[in-house]
Amino acid sequence: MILNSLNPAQQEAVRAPLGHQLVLAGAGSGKTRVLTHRLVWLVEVEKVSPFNILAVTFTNKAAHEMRSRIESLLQIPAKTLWIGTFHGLSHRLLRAHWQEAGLPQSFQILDSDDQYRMVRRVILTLNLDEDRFPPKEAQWFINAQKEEAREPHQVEPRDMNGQTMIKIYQAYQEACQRAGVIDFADLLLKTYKLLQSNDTLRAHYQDRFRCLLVDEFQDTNAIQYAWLKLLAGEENAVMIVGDDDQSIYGWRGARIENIQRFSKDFPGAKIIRLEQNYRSTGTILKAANALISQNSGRLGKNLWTEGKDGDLITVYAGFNETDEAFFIVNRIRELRQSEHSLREMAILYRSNAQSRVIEEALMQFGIPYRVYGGLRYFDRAEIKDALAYLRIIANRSDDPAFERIINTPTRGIGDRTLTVIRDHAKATGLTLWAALEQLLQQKFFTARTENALLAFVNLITSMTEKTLPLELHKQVEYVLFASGLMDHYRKEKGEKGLTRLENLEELVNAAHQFTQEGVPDDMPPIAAFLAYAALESSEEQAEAYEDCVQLMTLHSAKGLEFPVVFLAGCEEELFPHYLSMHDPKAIEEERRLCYVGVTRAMKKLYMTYAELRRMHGKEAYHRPSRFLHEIPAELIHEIRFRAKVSRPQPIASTFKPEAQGKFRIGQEVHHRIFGDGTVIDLEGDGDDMKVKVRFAKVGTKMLIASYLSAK
DNA sequence: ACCTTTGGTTTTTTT
DNA sequence: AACCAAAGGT
Repeated sequence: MILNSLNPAQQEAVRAPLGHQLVLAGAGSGKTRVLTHRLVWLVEVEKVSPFNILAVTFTNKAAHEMRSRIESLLQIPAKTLWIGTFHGLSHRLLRAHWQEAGLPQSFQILDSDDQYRMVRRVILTLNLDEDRFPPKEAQWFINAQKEEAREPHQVEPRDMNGQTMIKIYQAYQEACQRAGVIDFADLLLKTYKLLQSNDTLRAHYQDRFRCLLVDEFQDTNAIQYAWLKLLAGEENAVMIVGDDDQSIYGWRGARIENIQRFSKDFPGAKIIRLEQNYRSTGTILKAANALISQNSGRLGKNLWTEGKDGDLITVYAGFNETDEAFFIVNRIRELRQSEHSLREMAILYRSNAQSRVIEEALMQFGIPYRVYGGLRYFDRAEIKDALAYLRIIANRSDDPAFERIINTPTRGIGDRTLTVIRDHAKATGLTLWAALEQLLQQKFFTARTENALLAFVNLITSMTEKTLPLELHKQVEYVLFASGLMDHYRKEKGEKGLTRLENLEELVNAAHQFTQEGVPDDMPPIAAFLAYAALESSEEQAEAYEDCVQLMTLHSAKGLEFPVVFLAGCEEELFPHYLSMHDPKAIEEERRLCYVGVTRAMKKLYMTYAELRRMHGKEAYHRPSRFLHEIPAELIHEIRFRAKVSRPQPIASTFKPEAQGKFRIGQEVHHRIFGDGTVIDLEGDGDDMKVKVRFAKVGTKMLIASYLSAK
C-alpha cells in the first residue's frame, strides 16, 4: 500500500490503531484521501473484512465518490462494503427488517413535499385552522422532534399551541402508519428505535460493524449521533472526519457540538489535525484563517501551505448589482483570454436570487454558464404524478399518492367528492382507497360520480394487472400512457408542456438505466425504483465536456474547488443575511459560510459588493460586508471605478414605527361585526391606513382603521 | 374546469 | 420584483 503519497499527519490518521479517532480536516487538506486510504488500510493491513466496515456520508454524491475511489485502490470488489448516507443505510436496514420495525413490506418514502401535503391534510382533518397552525410550522415541529428522537408521547408540551402541535404530530404519525409511508426523519428514527429496542438485532449489527467511518461529521444532528453511538456500542472503532469551521447546516439541525461531544462519549479518542492545505495560495489561506479566527469556541486549526503567496485578493466595490455583474463578466473574459478555461471559474453567492443579474450579464457577452441547484428531476410535478401512479400500483394504502392522482389528469372527480371520501376515511379509520371502495359498494354516489370513480378504480386495477409481467421501464411507459398523463401534458401549451413531456419520456430512460445497473434483488422493482427516486434523486451531472462558468450558492459549493472564485454580494444584510443579523450564533455560521467560500479558491479570489442593490423590489444601500473588514488589508487589492457615492447612513433593518395614529401593534380593538381582536400589523397612514387584526372568533382580517375602535 | 385576482413571502439544502 | 398558493369568479 502506498503511503508515501501522504504527508505525516495524513499518514498518522491512516495508520492509527483500531480505536476511536477524530480527524479535524481543514479545507483542502486531503480529507477524502485520508478516508479512503484509511479504509484500504483497514482491509489490507489490519485485515479487517470489508464485510465488517461501515462508512457513512451525508450526500449520495460523496458516497459514490468514496465507493469509486476505493474500488480503484482496493483489489477486492467494494460491493461488500456498506458505504452510504445515513438515510440510505437506514433504509437498507428497514427493508431488511420491515417486520421487526412494524412496517408493511411495501412501505414507501415521503419526500418533503409529500410530507407537507400530508401534514396539511392532517391539520384540516383535525378541524384546525391552518392560519393558526400553518402546515409549514407543524412540519418543522415534527421534523425537529424526530431529530431529537422524540415520539409524540415523549414531547413535553410548553403551552396550548404545543399541545396542539403534539396532537398534529400524533395524528400525522397515525396517518403515515395507515398509509404505509415514512418520511426522511423516520428512516433514521425508526432505525434507531429498532436497534434500541431489539437486543438481538442490535447485537447482530454491533457485532458486524467493527469499524465505523463518518465523513462531514460537523453536519450530524442529534438522531444521527445517537444512531451512530448505538451501532458503535462498546467495542467498535469509530473514526470521524470533519471540520467545525465548515459547519454551515446548523439551520437544518446539524449540531456542531457533536464534534466536541465525540471526545467525551468515545473514550480514548485521539485528535488528529490535518492543516496542510494543497489547494489555495498563501494569501487566500491567510485571509481564511484571519476570518475564521473571529469565531468563538473553535477547536482550533490553522491552515498552511508550502506553496507561494500568489495574487492579492481583489475586492471590487460596484455601484449597483449590474455594475458588479459586469465587473465579474469582464474579468472572466480577460481570464479566459489568458490562462483559464471557463469551467475553472465559479461565481458563488449567498442566495439564489442573486444569480439572475449575473446570468443576464453573462448572456449579454455570450459566455456559457451553468447554474447548479434548483428543482431536481424527481421533484418535478409531472414526475411526481407519474411516480404516484406507480406508488398506488405498489401500495393501495398510499394516501398521499391517492390524493395526488385521483383527479390528475382531470376525470370529473371534484373537491366535493373527494371531501366525502376523506370524511368517510376519517370516520372509519380506513385508507382513502379502502374508503372509496366501501362507498362504491354502498352505492353512495350519483350515477355520474360513480362512473368517474369506477373508471378510476378500474384504471388502477387494470394497470396493476397489465404492468405485472412487464419489465420496469415498460411498466413506467405503460403507466404514462394508460394514465393519460402523456395526453394531459401534451395539451399543455407552450414550452412548458414540451419540457414536461420530455421529462416524462426521460423517466422511461431513467427506469431502464436503473434496471441495467442492477436492482437490489430483495425488493420488487417498482418499490426499488421508487425508493431510489426518493432517496437518490441525484442532480444530473454537468456534461464534463462543456466548458462553462459555474454558478452556485455558497452552500452547494462546499466540497468543491476552483482555480478562480468570484464571491458576489459581500454586503451587510445580504451576506451576512439579514435574517441572521440579530443572532451571534447565526453570524458565526455566516462567517463559516464565508470561510467555505474563500477556501474554494485555488489561485484567484475576487470578492465583490454593490453599494446600491435592488432587493425585494426596493433599492437599498448597504455597507460592505463585515467579513471584508475581517480580512487583513494587506491581503487585499481594492478596485473602485466610481467615486464613492454619497449616501445616507444605512438604517438597520426594516423599521416599523411603534405607533401610527391611534393604533399600534399588539393593541386590543373592537369591531362592530367581527368582535374583539388584536392588532398584528399596520399599513399606510392617515385616512388610507389599514389595520390587520387577528379576531378571537373570525380569524385575521385587514380593515380600514376608521371601522375599528380601541378597547 | 379554467381563469384571474389577491395576498403573503421572500436564506441556505439533503435525505 | 417575482413568485406561489389559495380563493373567487365565470
